[in-house]
Amino acid sequence: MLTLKAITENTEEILRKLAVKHFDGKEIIGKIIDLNVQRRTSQSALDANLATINTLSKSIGQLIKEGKKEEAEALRTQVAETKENNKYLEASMKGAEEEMQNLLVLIPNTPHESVPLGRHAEDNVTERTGGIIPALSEDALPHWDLAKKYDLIDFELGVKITGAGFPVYKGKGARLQRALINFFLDCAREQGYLEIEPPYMVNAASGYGTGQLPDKEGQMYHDAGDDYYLIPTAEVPVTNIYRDVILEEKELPIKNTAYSACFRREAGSYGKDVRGLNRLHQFNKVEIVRIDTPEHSYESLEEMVNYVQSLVDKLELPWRILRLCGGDMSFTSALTFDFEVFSAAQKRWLEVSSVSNFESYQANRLKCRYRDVNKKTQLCHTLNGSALALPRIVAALLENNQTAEGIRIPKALIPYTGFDIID
RNA sequence: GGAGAGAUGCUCGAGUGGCUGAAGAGGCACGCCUGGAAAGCGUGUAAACGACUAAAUCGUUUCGCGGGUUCGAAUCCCGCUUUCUCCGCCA
Repeated sequence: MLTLKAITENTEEILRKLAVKHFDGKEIIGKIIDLNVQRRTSQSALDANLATINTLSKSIGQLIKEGKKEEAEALRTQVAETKENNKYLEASMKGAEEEMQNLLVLIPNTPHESVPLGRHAEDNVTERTGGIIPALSEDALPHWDLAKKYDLIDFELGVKITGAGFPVYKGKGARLQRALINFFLDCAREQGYLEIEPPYMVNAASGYGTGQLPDKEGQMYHDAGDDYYLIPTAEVPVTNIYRDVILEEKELPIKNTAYSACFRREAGSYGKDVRGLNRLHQFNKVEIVRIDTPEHSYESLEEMVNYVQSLVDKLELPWRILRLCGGDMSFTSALTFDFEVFSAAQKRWLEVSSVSNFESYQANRLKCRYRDVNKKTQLCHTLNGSALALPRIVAALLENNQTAEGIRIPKALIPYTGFDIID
């Protein structure tokens, strides 16, 4: 969430920036500012009362020691009176605080200056493109047919075991998953990312930390028995490593990578767009996470984008990078680049990665701070990106590389798969 | 799952109702000493919120978390979380 300081000190600027995300914050920010005043006045009064009580209490102890019982008794009543008033002040302070907090989480992050104006996906700006879109024959098959033909992925079997959106990978299909995961992790490690294997379930505090809760509750699977959530991405457990942590500036930037299975309910999405591997309830993904100083975070973002580009290049897939417009960006992001690869049989672009700088928005909720050279604690900037999500990569690989002899495996991947063709 | 014992600052560790935001030790930082280092000496070493902004200063809160008792709680009581030991179960 945004910091109170920013909201109260740069109100106009914040409002202007929020408008780029088509968010009208005037009313809500007005309320927050009012509540903040209420909170502060209540606290000042309460603090003064508590200070009085503390002093009186010390005197009482002293008087009792000296045997002055009546005087002590008098002070005791005085304390009791002061405390009556405290109940009200405390309620006012806590009430304002809580209400303010509830409003604060409703405000999205402010977009970076470079975010293009626009409402929809069509308004996103293509940064650059690469790779070659293959010319497939007329009878080229979409990946769900290829998966069946070579017995790589069984969607119906997943339905039997669990439900729609939980595919079963088999044979070379399963090995391809394992190969891609290892390939992505190795590449990340070579770039200096520390490999993490996180829990796949998180508690509510972690969900709040990265912003899945309270608003996106319905998108996560929830175990009511223990009140745990299945992670929608490794970003959640990995970023929460740094919740309530004060780092030293020399530790930054922190670079972590993690593979995890990801679970998403995505209720109510059916039809052609979600066919096959296009959208799943469970899928594999390797994530990269960075924690950085505000001064360096955009440099980090660029580095991450270049890194993800190197991955799709190695996989020999046609790609494009989009700079998301204000209307298409996520709630928490300040600047996002989406990677799409072209799936040549479906003849459509598929999103395979989203690389974002959240600036201090997540860090403020997480209380992830660092001590700068002047020993002042400041909020870190957090960034993350998929590197990469597997299903749509697999869709594009299968479709784009289909030949009469079988499906060709890109060179960089062969050491990981142990085979160079699926036939 | 059952029984017992713990949880104190960066770390270890003292502390059973007021003089304890917290002894002592270690670590770390800075300074002195040194040709340089070690040793030694000295100083410092939490966060959040508030008091007009920053610095300084002051106030409040925080000894796992949440409640309670009391004029006053690290210290007493209750609930929860978590760690260790033993038993049970188990990949």
